[in-house]
Amino acid sequence: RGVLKTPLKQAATSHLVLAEIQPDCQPLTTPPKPKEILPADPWTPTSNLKMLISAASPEIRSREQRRELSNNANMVLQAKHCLQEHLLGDEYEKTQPSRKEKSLGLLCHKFLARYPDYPSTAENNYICLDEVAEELNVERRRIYDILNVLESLHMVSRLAKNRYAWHGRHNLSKTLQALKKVGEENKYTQQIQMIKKREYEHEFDLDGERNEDMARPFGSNENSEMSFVELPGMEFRAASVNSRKDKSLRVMSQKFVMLFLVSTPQIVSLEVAAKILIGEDQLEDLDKSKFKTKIRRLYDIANVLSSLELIKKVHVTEERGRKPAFKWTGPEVLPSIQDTKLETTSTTCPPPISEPIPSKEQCSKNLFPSRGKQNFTRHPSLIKLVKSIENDRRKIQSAPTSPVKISASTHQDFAAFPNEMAQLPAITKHKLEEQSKRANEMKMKLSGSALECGLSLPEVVPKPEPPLTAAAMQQPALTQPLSACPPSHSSVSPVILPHTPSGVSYTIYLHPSQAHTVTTYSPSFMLQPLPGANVTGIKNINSKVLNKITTEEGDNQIATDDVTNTLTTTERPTVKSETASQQCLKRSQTLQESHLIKRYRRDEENLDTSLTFFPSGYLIPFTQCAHGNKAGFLNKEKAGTCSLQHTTYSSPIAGVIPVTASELKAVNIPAFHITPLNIMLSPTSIAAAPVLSNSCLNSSNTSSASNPSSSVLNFTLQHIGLIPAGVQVPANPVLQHMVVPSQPENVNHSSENLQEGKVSKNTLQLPHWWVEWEPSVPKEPQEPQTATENFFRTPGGPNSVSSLSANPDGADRISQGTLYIPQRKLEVSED
DNA sequence: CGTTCCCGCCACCCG
DNA sequence: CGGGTGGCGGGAACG
Repeated sequence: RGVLKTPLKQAATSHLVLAEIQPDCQPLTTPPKPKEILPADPWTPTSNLKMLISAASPEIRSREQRRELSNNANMVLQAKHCLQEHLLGDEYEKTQPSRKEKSLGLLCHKFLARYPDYPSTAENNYICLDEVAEELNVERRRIYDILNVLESLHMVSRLAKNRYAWHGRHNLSKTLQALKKVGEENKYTQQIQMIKKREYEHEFDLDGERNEDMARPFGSNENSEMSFVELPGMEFRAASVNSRKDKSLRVMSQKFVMLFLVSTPQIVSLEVAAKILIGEDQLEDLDKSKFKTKIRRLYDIANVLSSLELIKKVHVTEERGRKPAFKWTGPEVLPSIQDTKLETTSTTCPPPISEPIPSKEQCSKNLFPSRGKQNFTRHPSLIKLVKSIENDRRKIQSAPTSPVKISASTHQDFAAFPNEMAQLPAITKHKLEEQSKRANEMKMKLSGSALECGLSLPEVVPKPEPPLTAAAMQQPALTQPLSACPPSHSSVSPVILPHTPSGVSYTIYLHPSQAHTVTTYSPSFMLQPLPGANVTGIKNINSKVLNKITTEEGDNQIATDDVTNTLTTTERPTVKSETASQQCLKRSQTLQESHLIKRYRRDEENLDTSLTFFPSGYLIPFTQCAHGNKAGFLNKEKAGTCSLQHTTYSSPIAGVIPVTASELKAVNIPAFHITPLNIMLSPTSIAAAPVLSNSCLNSSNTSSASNPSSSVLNFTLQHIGLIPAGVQVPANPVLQHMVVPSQPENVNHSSENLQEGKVSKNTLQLPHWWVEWEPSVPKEPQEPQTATENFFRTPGGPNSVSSLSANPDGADRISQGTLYIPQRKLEVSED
């Protein structure tokens, strides 16, 4: 075995230059690759692999791949075709070892195919590095890459040198929860926001003066550094066997995952991720090469995560072209709840609805019922200490030796797969079955736990104590680092784009989460996602067929409703945790924060931000979606589309206008009728779409559809004086270029609650849900109470939204969505 | 050309 | 000192 390992390769690869010069030596370069040497392998590895991949996750796979896999024969042919694609006749040319066939992702697939997702605990699922490497025909180095990220997810654990234990996805849920938690504690959300914001700012001064906004690189995130997140119960082994466990790839992988779990539309762009991961270690200068390296590493990680089907690649289209990004496609991670029993393999019935555990501390305890040690995270401030300790330990307990010898069994394991190539079909099938089974299982779990999830969610728990709220609102000290927005910025990014030449088209950006990649036909007007706004995973199909998308994603209403109702009944009182986690001294303040407080803090921060940057922006909450809450997450799709964050905004000028982004998606404004104006969804609020909003979208779409949007828009525009009262902007794209007098159809269906306020009734139609809203958070005092504000405060039909009771907290509702005026468009598309 | 990322050198660490 | 790990970045393949 060791034979074909390094020696050959090295010889062949001696010098890169040489290799390049002598293409004919290629075969040697890839030693194990028995091109046509292996008669036993009629099928090209390519075809097999392709099938494997395609079959593995039909629903997730891209169309292209699906296209390819129509049938085996076809596939083979195509594979061949591919091979000979640029056929130049040369025999060496049709060598298969195309680069893609050696990709880490593929390798990972092969690797994963060897082990069951949920191995029976009794089994001896050991992994011998050497054997795997050999069987997969790769250098060990590559296996390390895979193992490292698998280890970061605790899907494997190191036993000894050359030996790992396979755990499969048993720990995945716990791990993800832990990661999410840590991610939250690290304020990744804010950091992301930060980065995006800065990016955004840059676009302003690109032509002109070099603003010294870059002064403070990062919001002095002292809390950056963080090492490997462990799962109690596994840590000891890892500790004793792993010398440098806080090493890049593993940690990086975890952080990367955290970013997904924390950010709302669960999409993370490589760029942002890299920046954050770098920025953390040290307030390093924006080193170019370092950045590059980071990206490279992220690709590696992303590849295996993709193989695990935890993420998938997408593209975030921005003004400056499209950037690579990844979207979370893994299981929705519920906030820390005790869920211990989920571990039992096979089809477990939905977990019993346990009592919600409001206390964060409790959650963590339950989550990791480990021995006292339980340190799944190390606070940055303690890292040094920990490190030194680890060093000692390292010296004391020597490292990776190979003590455990369970050879016999191990061998058997591998014996089962003498030639994985030959077995691929079988493996694939097996995988499929397993997966479908798991899928069902997952669904059950989700739906089952969604309830308890929601119940334990602080956000769901309304009625924040006035004092508490107030207090929470005043925590600038805690947030300043990240939220630090030099006042100077406010002038930099006014709503009215200074640099926008007249005659140029303007763009309205909407939150993709709701708007679903809004794009209009109008070349001049488009509804687009925001800059800071996270993007949703929206297929970038025809930017035309928006409604369709929205509709599609608006399913599952029934289930959602169910949950909602349940929640309504079982609503829990807020409980604030105070207990400090003794371990994190310095961090105590933060940790002690209940989620609730955290929310508010964040809200405040966000509010601050948006106010700072978009002073005159209109903030439009999705009141109608008030009933939305996390419990609504019943499936991944939704998760990806909806946000968890609840933020509160108040517009300094006009207060808050509830609106559904989806409804705005089609709004078009004739260029000649508006002055430079943007309506944007605040980056944060954008991320604040409640899960249940889908149902809202659904209903709104089905019935009067996008009418409200036009109403809102009209109102907004009129209020700002951009269009004369009495004039309405059609929501219909087709009419985009015309200004039409108020359309009767635009009258909201729920007009009973309509408030006419100061605006002409012709132009302003208030959806019933507008009325309900009542800010629970003090509005920006600076702005005198305007008619508009009063208007919005108007008490209205309370029962308009049935599920309102589920989330009585006004603040939450406000946060649902916000409108603001941006200047950049984002859009996600699948690869 | 930009993106993706494979390859393998070589620094560590440990026995 | 030899062997396992795995950081790291050149530069090739891909699109």
